[in-house]
Amino acid sequence: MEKIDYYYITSIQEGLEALKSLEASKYLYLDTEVAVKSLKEIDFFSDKVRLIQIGNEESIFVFDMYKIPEISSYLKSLLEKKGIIGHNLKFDIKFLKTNFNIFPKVVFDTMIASQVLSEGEDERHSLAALTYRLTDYHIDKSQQASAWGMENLTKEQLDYSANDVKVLRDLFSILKDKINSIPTPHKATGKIREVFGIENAVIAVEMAFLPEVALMELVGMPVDREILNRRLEEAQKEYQREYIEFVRAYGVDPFSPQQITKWLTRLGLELPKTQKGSLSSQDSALRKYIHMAQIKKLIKIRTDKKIIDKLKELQKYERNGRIYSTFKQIGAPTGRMASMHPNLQNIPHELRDLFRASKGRKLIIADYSQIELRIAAEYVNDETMISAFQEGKDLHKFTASLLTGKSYEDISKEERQLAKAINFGLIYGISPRSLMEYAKNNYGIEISLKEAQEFHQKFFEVYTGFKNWHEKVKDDLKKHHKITVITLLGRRIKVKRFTDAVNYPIQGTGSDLLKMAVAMFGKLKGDLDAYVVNLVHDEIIVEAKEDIADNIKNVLSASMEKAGKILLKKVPIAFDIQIAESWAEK
DNA sequence: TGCACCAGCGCC
DNA sequence: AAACGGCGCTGATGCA
Repeated sequence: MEKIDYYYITSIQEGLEALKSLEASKYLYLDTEVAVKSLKEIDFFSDKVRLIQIGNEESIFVFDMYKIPEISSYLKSLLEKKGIIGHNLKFDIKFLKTNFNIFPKVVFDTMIASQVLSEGEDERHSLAALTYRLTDYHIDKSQQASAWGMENLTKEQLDYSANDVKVLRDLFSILKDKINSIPTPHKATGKIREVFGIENAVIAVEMAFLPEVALMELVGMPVDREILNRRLEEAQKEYQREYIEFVRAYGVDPFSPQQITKWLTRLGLELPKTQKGSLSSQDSALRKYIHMAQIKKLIKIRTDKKIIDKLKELQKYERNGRIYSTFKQIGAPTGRMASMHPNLQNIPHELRDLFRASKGRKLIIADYSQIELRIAAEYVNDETMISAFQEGKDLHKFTASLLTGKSYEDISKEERQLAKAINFGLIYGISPRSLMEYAKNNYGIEISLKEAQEFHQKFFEVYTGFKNWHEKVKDDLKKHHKITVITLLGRRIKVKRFTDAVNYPIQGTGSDLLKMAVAMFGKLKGDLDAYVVNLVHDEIIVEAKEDIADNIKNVLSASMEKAGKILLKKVPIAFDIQIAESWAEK
């Protein structure tokens, strides 16, 4: 490890002097060390922050919060008014908030920056990996899991803690140069640009969004524990009956792929090859045979098991009527988030009534409607589709009328359903054969391969913007092994496959939009008693004190509208929003 | 027994 | 030639 100078601060006197010398800096480098009780399960509410390391370009100070806890109120005013640079700041922010009620909002996170810069490629973004990749030296993480709770820390521990801050200087400078050399359709505005000199809008949005994620994780999603427990008990009773009956009746385990495959063959059913990524999974293939009693039972038993698994998962993480999930801010190459421990982004609809606002509060539930179609229309600049949206048409009915030649008013329910499958499928490069399967399995519409081919052809005749786009992408991929696609905000993603090339920029723009809306909401609402409690790709759930629910609804609407107007210039955005007691009321 | 992999399925 | 994509959780399966 490189030799490094720093000041270990153990008295208030020293602390105040240190703070004075940091006062002139626009931004500060920060890291914390926490005395965790269990390495496996870090507890943001009860684990204690031992050290807070703060530096600027000249100095690094290591504050020992066990020895001088009173310094925290001075740190608060400093850290909340400066820009804060760190690595994986969600972690530090959560601990600063729970331990000292310190909540920095103007941040630059080197991990998030690195993730954005990697453009969807699978790379490591730990502080060690990043330092290794971008600078001349290595850092030693051997002290990371050392005993940060002991009375006197070792020199190795203090050196280590200071060094983690020191490397941030180089990382920030290198990352910033890389970021500012990227061409971008949108320029950053606001604090992130002012304080850190960041010009890229994607980075600025991610950084503005980060504290909102930290806060969301700390607040947790409200759940009714009594109903949760009761529902699990009931579901288990019924499931056990079903399971025993199924095995007795058919002599196979409904969860053994091998046994079920044999069983289906005995029943004389056609089933697709179970290769990974093949066109139809067993599930969608099975739905074809839903009319058969045995298949109905198989599907029911699998669905019920799913519900039980989810209830158990929720029960495991419930604490005092709230569920504390962990979100990966950039969970997918498209920029979408991911949620885990538990996953709050795949809660079955039939369990959403478990999530209820706590006493004296309301949920405000909002989701963008048909957002990917709207984004796609704007993205490929398809005049026909854009006009339809501008005229407020139901796009599925509109497509149906274009494909069938019937008038818009005369479109039947079934025709609309088919058009819905076509709209979703064809935009993203589905083949006629898959379209046929897709329509049958997901929308219950039977069409022949020939019909599917005709719809496919007609679709691209009508929506020429999409035709041109697909051709351009195919062409680019013929010339290059790998191409970079760019979302409307300017997020760049490397892709090799055609389907990815047409999917990612649309899904990615959707994630840009949601993150921007949430960041704006956080800023607009100020100190009001309302908090985002869950985010599901195009949906925002806020919990607010009852008496301000109406106001919060307006603030959220304004944020979603504003974000939409920035990204979509031609296509109007639309969203549903309402005040509710439970998540089921949507 | 533990691990890696995948199938299956919930959500968008 | 054919292809919609993304995520996480559980449990079967196969191997060491």
